[in-house]
Amino acid sequence: MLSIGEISRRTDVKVPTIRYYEQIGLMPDPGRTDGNQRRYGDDAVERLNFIRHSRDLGFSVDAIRELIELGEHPGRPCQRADTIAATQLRDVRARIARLQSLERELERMLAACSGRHDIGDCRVYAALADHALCADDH
Amino acid sequence: MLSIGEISRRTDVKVPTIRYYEQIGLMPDPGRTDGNQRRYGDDAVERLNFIRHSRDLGFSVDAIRELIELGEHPGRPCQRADTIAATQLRDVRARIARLQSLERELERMLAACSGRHDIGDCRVYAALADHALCADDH
DNA sequence: GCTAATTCCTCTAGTCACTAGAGGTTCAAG
DNA sequence: CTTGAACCTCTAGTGACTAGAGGAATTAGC
Repeated sequence: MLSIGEISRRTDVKVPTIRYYEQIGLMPDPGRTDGNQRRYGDDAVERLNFIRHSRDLGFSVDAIRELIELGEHPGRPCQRADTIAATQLRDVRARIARLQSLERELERMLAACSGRHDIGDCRVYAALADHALCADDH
Repeated sequence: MLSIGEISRRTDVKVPTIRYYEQIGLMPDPGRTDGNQRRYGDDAVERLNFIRHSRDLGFSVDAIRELIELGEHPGRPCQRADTIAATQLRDVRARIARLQSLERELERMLAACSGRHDIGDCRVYAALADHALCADDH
């Protein structure tokens, strides 16, 4: 059985975060010692790895909760899991598109400014003050 | 002079958000009517537009605070404004790179799963459970 | 001038996913 | 048996808002 510090090291999830996951019901109540300290088994390590990896891929806690719930019924079809992942992919792509539009705008702003004149004449500043100067419709 | 609702409509910043900006010192205290309602002038419209556009481009409130401060001294060199924008651009690019790595991983997961089998055999599920199955080092 | 509808006011609390810190207890090594 | 690290709970803070309660001011129409 592992202490919370031990499982933290093995899964690379910080101790307060593990307690937080327990509090919001993402991790089950582990057993405790007589002195009230948490003790984890191998299933907890597995589950925490699943959570961490899903979070790394940007899934929300709610999505992860649903995925775990699905995983607890191995006979069911996996279409819902598929849908959740596909939604996540769409979301990631949308965020990329938006950020690329910002990237272009910032590049344009910076290209127009040498950094060597006064704020009063600064292209960066002017571009921020007036959306009409923008190329993209971000 | 504009009411808060009026300036909200003109700048596309929601009423509670304007009050919030005032509270954190991003917008100055506007004048009030005898009945204690806020009244804004044209300079407030300009400033709010500046804030909104900067936020749209992903600048933090702290960065915007600094940009406004700079803008209040038109004779000063604009190098700092340049640096803030450049930092923002670097940050945007880093986020794009990270999201693209997630995009590839999600694509891989989904390509391996038809959505027509059981959770027990689901590639999406297996990929989430085991980071070792990942191509990218996200 | 009166009424009704709309807009405004302040204040508190909630969002998401943690993170930090205080103040106290338990564990493991020597 | 002592020491020091790791553990416990609880509260509050982060960023940038958003929602809602309960009440006051303004505006339009008559």
